[in-house]
Amino acid sequence: MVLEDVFSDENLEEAFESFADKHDSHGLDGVKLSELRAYWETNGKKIKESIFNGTYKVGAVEQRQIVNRKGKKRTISLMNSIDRFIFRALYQKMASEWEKQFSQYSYAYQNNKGVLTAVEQAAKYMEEGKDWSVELDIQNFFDNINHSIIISKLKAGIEDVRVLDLLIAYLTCTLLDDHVFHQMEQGVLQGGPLSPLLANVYMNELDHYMEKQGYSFCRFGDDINIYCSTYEEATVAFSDVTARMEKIEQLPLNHGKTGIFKGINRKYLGYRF
DNA sequence: TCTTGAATGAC
RNA sequence: CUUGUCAUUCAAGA
Repeated sequence: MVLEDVFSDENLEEAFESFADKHDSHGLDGVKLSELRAYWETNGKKIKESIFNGTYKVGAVEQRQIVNRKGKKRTISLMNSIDRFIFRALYQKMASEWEKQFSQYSYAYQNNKGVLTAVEQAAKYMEEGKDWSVELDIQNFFDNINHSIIISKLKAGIEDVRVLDLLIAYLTCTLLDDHVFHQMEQGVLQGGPLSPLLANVYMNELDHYMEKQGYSFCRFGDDINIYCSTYEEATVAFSDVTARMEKIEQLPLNHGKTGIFKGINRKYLGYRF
């Protein structure tokens, strides 16, 4: 994939259409999503030029805490509409390229996959008698993604340095935090268009490692379950994967929610077995 | 047989 | 000026 592909007419059209169903909000730049098409017609050429010659600057991002329907606190990121658009376009191209390389046992944030397919696979493992579950929970997954590690993973799969630079601009964008600007040095934006994909890219190596080891696992974002036939087998998988997670991927585990359990009657992704 | 919108669910 | 990627369900319309 090259940068030109991101800005092809077809891909930009797809990006416009993806906003059609969304809440018609103003971005931080004051541009409404419904105005984006017109905005791009007048300013797109210049913006595109600045991206291609490397002078494009991602606008500051404001993070806000919200309470969702169920009363849970969440952080969201508000950005310029034009940046949302650019990174949406980049997401589309990145996704079609990377998803081919993802493990079949990675279920989150991809077309035609989801909670149900993950739970079905988990149920299949259990029916095979693998009813010991190693449950791994990563602490603040998105926030703890290490930039130099993800950049090196991205580098391995991206030939166009201009694309890589755009991704680095996304990762290291400026946050506006209570009237103070500071640069992101760790983690991916909560609620950012590329973040779910980048999270999967980050875990891709570990997925394939687990496949190579012959583990029966399901991963949904930061939620990883490995199903084993015996407790002994589970302890081996547990120490193998936790060590790798913390040392190689530099991801802290939530030890309170991480452990080995008898699979029956456990809840996974909202379903109880 | 196709479309669109709303509500819910996971992370 | 309530974000993101998905999934499911229902309803309505032509």
